[in-house]
Amino acid sequence: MIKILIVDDHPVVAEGLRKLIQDSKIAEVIGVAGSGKACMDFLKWEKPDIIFLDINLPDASGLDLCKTIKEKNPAQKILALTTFNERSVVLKMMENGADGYILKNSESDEILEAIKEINAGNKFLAVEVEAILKKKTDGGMILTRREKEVLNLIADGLTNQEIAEKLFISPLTVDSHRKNLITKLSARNTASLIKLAVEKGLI
Amino acid sequence: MIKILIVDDHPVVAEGLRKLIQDSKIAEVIGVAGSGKACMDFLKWEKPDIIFLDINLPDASGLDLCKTIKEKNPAQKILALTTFNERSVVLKMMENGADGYILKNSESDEILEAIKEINAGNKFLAVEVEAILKKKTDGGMILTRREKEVLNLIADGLTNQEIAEKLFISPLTVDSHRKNLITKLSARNTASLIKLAVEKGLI
DNA sequence: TCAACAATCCCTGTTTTCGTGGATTTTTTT
DNA sequence: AAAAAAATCCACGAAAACAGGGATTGTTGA
Repeated sequence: MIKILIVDDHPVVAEGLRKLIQDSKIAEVIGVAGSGKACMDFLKWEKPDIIFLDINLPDASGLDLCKTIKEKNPAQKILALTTFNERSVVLKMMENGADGYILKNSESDEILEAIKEINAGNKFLAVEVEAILKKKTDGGMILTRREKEVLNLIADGLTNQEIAEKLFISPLTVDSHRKNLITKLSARNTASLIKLAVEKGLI
Repeated sequence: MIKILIVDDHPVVAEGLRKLIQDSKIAEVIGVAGSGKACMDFLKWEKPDIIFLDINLPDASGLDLCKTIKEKNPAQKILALTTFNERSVVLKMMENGADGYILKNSESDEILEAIKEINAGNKFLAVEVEAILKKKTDGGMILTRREKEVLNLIADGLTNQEIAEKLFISPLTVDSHRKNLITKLSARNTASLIKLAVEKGLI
């Protein structure tokens, strides 16, 4: 029997997972933790084969938790399970050593398959997640590192001058970035730039 | 027995809910729909007492779905169940006629209590949701009709001049409204005004 | 290696917004 | 009917953003 620890602060989700796993007969749930701390406490005494890890936890980011766990015990298998399928999040999670990534709207079969694959030492990505990773577009909008930085400062109400001081660059450069942002998002001016950026989840 | 329909595209969540409800003995799940369409189809033939409605559905927004269902049958009880606890979303959901709003990280007890209350004809809000609603009502930062109008046009990238033409008023008046908006929302300038407005659900 | 891109900086002039003051007339609310 | 709030309008100067160019470094990917 594959031993599983569920780390999720949503009782409903945890319960659903437990039932799904229990019914499958291929694995058993040996514990449920509702926070990062509870998870770490649990790991002091028990050794699950696979950890189902949610990314949105009340006290810690699943991203960091994953890294921490893997540093202490690189052999520990971790399966990320979230509602988000944003490219950046998935990438970071895999960078931090996760063995698999599935979504909460994955079918039961897919979740069970993930358990088997990961237990066998393989990596597993939900089909949807793979699709997201393949298309580079990142939601259609590709802003550079600097542009995102400037965009957020603009949204906070800083002027070109203030942003320049903060980033140790010329106000003229900041202005260039602003213009490029407006062009890239097809905005009419800064006001609509911010609205569009929020709509596209860039802020 | 209270008859319940679950509308959620996450099999895990739906399964968890079903188990929770089934175990409680106070209600029974008579169906699960994974999309807005499936939900509407189901309602043609069956009549649940309460609908558990997720907001993020693959084919439709739970917000719109809620409105549609209520229009066809105002007596239908609807309980919104999501991960989001953003003020604007909650408000809009309640405006659209939802009878309750709970979060996926609500405890089992709270969910069962919601079922009982709603079945008795009352409204029910999860404690967390109530807290969110109360916190931001205090500001008294209610915008006037005209201010909202101007705010939206600013967000669309129109200048004072353009807005003035559209509303048949003087650009100076528009400017006054803009200044008042900036003051009311404690923004530093138009850019941050838009960000704050979106955050507070005013746009 | 070499083209594409990112990041940087600059110019000139125009338009728009911001700050700080007002004031008057309609609507609502009490 | 009186008080409060909303909507309208204005002036003036300073600050900031916008438009539409151009140019130079690095970095990076095919």
